[in-house]
Amino acid sequence: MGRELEKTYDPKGIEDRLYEKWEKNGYFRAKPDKSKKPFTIVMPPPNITGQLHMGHALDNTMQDILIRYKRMQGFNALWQPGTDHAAIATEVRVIESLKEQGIEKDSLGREGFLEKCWEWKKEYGGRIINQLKKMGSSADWQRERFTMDEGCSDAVLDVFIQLYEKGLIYKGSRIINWCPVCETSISDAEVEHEEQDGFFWHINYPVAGEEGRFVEIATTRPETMFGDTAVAVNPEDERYQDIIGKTLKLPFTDREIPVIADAYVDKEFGTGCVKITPAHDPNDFEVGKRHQLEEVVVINDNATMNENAGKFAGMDRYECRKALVKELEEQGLLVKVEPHSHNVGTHDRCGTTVEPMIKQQWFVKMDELIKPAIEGVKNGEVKLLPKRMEKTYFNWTDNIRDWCISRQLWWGHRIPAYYCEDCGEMIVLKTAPEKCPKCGCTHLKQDEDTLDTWFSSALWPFSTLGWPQKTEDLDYFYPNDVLVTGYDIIFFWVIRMIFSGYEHMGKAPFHTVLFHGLVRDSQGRKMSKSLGNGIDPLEVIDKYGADALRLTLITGNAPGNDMRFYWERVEASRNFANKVWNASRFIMMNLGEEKPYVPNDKDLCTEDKWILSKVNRLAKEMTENMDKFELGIAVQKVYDFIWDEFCDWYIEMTKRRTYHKSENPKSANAALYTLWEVLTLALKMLHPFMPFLTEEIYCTLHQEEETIMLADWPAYTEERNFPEEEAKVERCKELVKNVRNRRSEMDVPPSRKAAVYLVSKQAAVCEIFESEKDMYAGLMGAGDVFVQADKTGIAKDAVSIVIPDAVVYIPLEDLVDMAKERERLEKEEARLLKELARSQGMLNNERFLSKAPESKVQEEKEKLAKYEQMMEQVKMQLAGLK
RNA sequence: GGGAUCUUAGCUCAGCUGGGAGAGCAUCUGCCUUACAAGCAGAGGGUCACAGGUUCGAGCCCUGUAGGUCCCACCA
Repeated sequence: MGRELEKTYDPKGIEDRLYEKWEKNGYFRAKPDKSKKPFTIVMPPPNITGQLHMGHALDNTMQDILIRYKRMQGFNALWQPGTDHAAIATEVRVIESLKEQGIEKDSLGREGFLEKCWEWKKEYGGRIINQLKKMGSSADWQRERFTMDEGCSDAVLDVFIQLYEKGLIYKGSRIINWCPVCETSISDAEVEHEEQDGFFWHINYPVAGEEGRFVEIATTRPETMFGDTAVAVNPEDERYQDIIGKTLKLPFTDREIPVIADAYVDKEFGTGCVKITPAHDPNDFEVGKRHQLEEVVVINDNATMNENAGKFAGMDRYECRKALVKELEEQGLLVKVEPHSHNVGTHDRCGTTVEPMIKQQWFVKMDELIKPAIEGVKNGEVKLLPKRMEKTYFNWTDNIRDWCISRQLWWGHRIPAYYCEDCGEMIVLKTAPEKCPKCGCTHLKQDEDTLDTWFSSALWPFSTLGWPQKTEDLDYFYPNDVLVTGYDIIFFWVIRMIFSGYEHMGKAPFHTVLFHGLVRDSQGRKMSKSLGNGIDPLEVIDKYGADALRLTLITGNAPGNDMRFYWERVEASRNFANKVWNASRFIMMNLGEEKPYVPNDKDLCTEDKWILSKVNRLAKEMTENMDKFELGIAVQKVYDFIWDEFCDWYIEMTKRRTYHKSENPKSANAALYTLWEVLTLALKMLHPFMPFLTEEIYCTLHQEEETIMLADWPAYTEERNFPEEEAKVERCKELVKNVRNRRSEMDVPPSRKAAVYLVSKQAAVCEIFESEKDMYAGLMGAGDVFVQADKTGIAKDAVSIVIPDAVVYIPLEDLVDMAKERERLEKEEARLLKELARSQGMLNNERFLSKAPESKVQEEKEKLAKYEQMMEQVKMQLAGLK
């Protein structure tokens, strides 16, 4: 098989074929090996209900880039994948699908329902994994885990027991956030606050025993009044001193409630009188505790009113509100209604307004657990990138509250607590006890609740490696190195992993957290199902290939910043893929079936050394930026190198040599060798970003190689640093650009190969231009090139261009407009004048001379000399025109 | 209410520790030059939001102002 490539790069077919090869050959596998250093990333487990979206695409691309990079550097790179059971999302999904079949969840019973969940998981849980593979993700799929698999579940139980025994998990009756649609408690982190327009209802509560006297309270949730057990005023409020201690008649009930004084009340806000509903408001709950108030629950789990609401019982909370307000109005107790916008807590999964409720729930005591997690970030054991994320982190940790971990769901890890139905004893044990240790009976019942999904994901960095077993994997791959995730789950997940790592492993789970932002639509809006503005990564892959998508997501993006998605950008990425493809195709066409041999140093041309020097420095800069996690900068560098330096300059420079191989076989070989070598290095550096494209080309170019994935990452070497050759080529590039520019401005047709005369008094400069003719002459579109020390033989009205250390003349008599020439020279003169003024200004400034670093001063002096010399030339040219 | 962040070319964004403003796309002008028209060559376009300050020197550091975005927060 020869080295042939199609005319355009078509990722279809290639990607699937290569991915299959990689997986089959086990390139993604990572096993403990003491002779190699590990590098570990644990994949944020996507929900089994999930479908690949741009967020996953970005997240996984970044991880894959880091993993591939480290793997090439010789690390034993483990990318640990898996999926999350996503309690609420899955339960809701399964309930829905059951409903479609006319089945109610409850009719199945707990066991039956769980069976359905597992079936669902079996059918759909792997979907997103297959989609991640389409991205080119090189995770070790054979290690795929699931938060509810045996090992992870074991870890969850172990942690629960450990924390319970240390007194860090407790069961308590507290006010929690209740979602009436999902009918479960949720943690504070799962509540989203949104500003909503509502009303402020002012209601009169009659003072008991004082006919005609009222206390006016203001509330946004009148329906909770059935749960009022007091009205509070500020103890300093003069207006209400005389009623503190009196009782009020609670409308619609026969209850009387006291007026209490509590500093929590703001005198300035509302009427200064607050109804206190301890069972349905977190603040009131606290007030209630301080004043030993009764807690009257008035709302059911499904947000209907309970029997305490009297005749409103059975109504939905909002229906009740409406009806209640109407009746208050009829009874003359409604003083006024004011529009009022306020913050309402909603459930982040379903958007339902949460209802604060008092419930028996399980909590994790946070104040002690969080300490090492705070310390670890403070002292740099865990770095958050970008650093500003630390503020967000500390904002949460400093105000940490106990974590409500119990959920009234069936799908999840069931809480390992058992209750004796005879004596009421609670036993917390990993496996169900046979009999009650207190009374000896066997009537034991397990707690009905399951754990918050994040309880298991918090353990992900070590549960996936086998903990609580002492495994070789755990010993070798823990702690992980980097965590890559969106800043939106810093509270849910990142913090909880960090304190769990410290608590259970004694070490932070990773040393670096690399945050990325959101992928937004072209108008900057969040991509969402409801807006219908989401772009399916699979569609992008289908149209442009995974590499184009990956490049698009990484280019021009700094850590932690949001980005916008444009199809045009994908197109640009696809174009780059095609560029690389065609450059490679060209090189292979020139190589034929042969492999170039390593040339002698003397056979290498200036431009060969120049590009070798450039690619050598690229390796250094790429490595530096990869190590700083500046993936956007890194990829920009390899992109620019390949397109600008390599394709637009170097390949063009070599054409003369490779087309006429027989003229100078050694030089031709040197060019081919350099092309081959530089392309190889560039492909390696591009590989983490565009794995498919680079693999396909690499394996065609190097038929003896199996894969680029395990090739060595290029390293900087002093042997390939050629500053002199670089300077020479840069000088020639300047020359070429000037000539091209001039010809273009004068509309010289490309077909016209005018001669070019280079005049310089400096022998060294002449020497360069003379010896490098072959390199640059073709690029200028010029005919013969003459290098000389004076103007001998140059037509008087030739066009001139002043460049540093030389003047270029092009005889284009028929096209020359003398007036325009003068204008051009005057413009150049003006430009130089400005440059001279700037440069002289700086060098005349003594403070600059004394305070600026020596190198800067020297640099400026050189510039000045250059401009002075050029100015002189321009003046001479002008004089010649007159 | 607290905090973060952004404001750079027509659009979307880079610009690392302060030392002469960049890319992609779009626009304009030439080119089917034997790898690539998904391309090549060239061009135009920016008081780096505003006002102060520090500095020999500020897009970059400090303070303030205006506008946008986001996060957190128990004012009923």
